[in-house]
Amino acid sequence: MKLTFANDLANELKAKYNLDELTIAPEICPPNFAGDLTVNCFVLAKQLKARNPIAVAAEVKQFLDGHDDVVEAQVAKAFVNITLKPEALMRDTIQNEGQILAEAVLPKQEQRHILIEFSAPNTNKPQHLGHVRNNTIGMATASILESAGHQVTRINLVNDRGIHICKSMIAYQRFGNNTTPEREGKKGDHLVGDFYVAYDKEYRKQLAELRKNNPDLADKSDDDLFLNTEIGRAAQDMLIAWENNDEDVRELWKTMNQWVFDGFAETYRRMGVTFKHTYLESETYMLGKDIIQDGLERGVFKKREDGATVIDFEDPALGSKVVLRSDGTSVYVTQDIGTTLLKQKDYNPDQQIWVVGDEQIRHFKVLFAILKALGYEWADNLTHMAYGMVNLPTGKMKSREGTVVDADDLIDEMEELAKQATLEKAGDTPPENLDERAQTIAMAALKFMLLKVNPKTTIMFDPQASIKFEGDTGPYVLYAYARIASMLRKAQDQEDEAAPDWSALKDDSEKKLAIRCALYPEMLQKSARELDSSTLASYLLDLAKDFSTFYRICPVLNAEEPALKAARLHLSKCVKDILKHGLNALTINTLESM
RNA sequence: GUAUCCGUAGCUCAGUUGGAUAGAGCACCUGCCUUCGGAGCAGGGUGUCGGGGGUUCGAAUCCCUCCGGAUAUGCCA
Repeated sequence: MKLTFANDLANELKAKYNLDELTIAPEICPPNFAGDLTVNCFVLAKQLKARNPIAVAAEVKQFLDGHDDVVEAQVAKAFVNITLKPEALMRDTIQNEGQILAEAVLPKQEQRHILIEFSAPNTNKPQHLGHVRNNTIGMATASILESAGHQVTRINLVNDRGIHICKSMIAYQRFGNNTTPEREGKKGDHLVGDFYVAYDKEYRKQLAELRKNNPDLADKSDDDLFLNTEIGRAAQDMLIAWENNDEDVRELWKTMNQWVFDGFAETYRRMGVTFKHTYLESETYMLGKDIIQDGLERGVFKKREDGATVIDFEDPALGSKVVLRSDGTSVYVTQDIGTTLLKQKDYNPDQQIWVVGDEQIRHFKVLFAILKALGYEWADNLTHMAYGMVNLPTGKMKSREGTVVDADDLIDEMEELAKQATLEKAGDTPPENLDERAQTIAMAALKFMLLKVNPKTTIMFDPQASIKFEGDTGPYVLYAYARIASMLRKAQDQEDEAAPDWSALKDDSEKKLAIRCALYPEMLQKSARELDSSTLASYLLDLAKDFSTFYRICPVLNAEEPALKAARLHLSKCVKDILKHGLNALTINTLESM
């Protein structure tokens, strides 16, 4: 917010206290105090290295009392509450059309190229609510960064190989009767997921039998006994056959993976998820080994007595990490070293971001530390955006146990609810494009629910409570937008043009709304800087609420004077533009009417 | 065991580089559709900010400690 009085005050104090730098960032005045804006002199006194904040407040008041823009400056403790002339407040906030959105973009020299990787699904099962959170956060973060002025490259890395895929394949061979998604009338990812569950069921059965026949194995974990079961060995054998390019195995793998990819494409389409490029793990999993070899020669890694290649960190918190098994094969982190280098080579970004669950915090610390030890100067610009899990009232989601909220089902359900709600509100005449509207509203509700919470927070999703269209929701913000759109449409038909009278916007609700609008650039920037969509989402809710309050108190189309009407229309238009910009930054589409 | 994160209203969550009387939404209650869209607005009650100690003019926020929870601590991914 560029407020003239704050700038003048800063210059005055800089001269008086002989300072080069001084930032005065007035806040919205709390409701219980009279004023538009507040200067906090506790904070100011620290910058001035002044002992007494109360005395600074008196100084501030004295200066502001003589300022042209100020109607009144009241001191309360070390706070100075300021009432501005409406015309001054509007001049500094909303008067210049387009200025706020222009200021939301970072200056050129601070713009960077950021590569963001997210989604990263496995191809053995359909996506669930956890993936929905990942996809939503990934897309929104990318979009927020772009809206703030950065160049962003969206990347997916699909785990299309490995033991889990073999499990689905084994189950398909045994129980599938050569069926297909077409024959079952089912999305391919769901069909493959069914076989993953079928595999687990058979595995449990064999485990139980094994334990019954061998009481001495009782203290072994399920994982320990994997290769002791027939079906476990079968999956393992299939993985080896896959690695040896066995023709039949590869053929089945291709077929089933394609089913899953087709299913994912549909889910992504509905969510509006897109990528510049999708890496396939089957094509990258062998990367990284040569770098380990190179690092071994340079002494970054060493051979341990047991034959494993390891890195010993100086930081005891990181300890020691195996990077190649004693048989010379790669581990997870080795592949990630390879793909990180690949992405760096392919796109040469200033920063790489991974949207990956917080359970992998340590993994990424180790990965980044290894890359740093290898001497890559860009290793300092790698960010693990760790987001929290989604839990259900019944506990954690587990695909194998079928205790998941399926992504497609959830979206279906949301759209149905949105449709019902739309019909209910519409009254006698059902709106055109009902399905399209319902889709937009449904996705707004779903995405906003996920984005208004700080990504780091572990969240609880209650399917019974489902998703609301009232209160602090996406549809609430959409509704405020649609009301403004409706109002502006009507205004176009009325031809009583007048120059806006800014001095007439005297009501607290008008001033507060204008200030809120002017806060947008810093809110968007904060959201981008902190990789936190909730900052922006909360702001948009506040803006929509402030508009609703203003809308009740201040007639716009029916304003007493044409000049007042013009000013209020301008203010409303400003709110509309910001809502659209902000919602789009959250990857939420707007509706001109709903 | 150790490390990291978390514990705020009945519920879901904001607020945490220390600042005014700790905020929203849901739920519950009361009003408001013959004036711009009631998916809305206005009002009502709710708190040992997990407990205890410390630093400070000032602590939900920083430090210590205890309690409770999650995650990690693989030659799994």
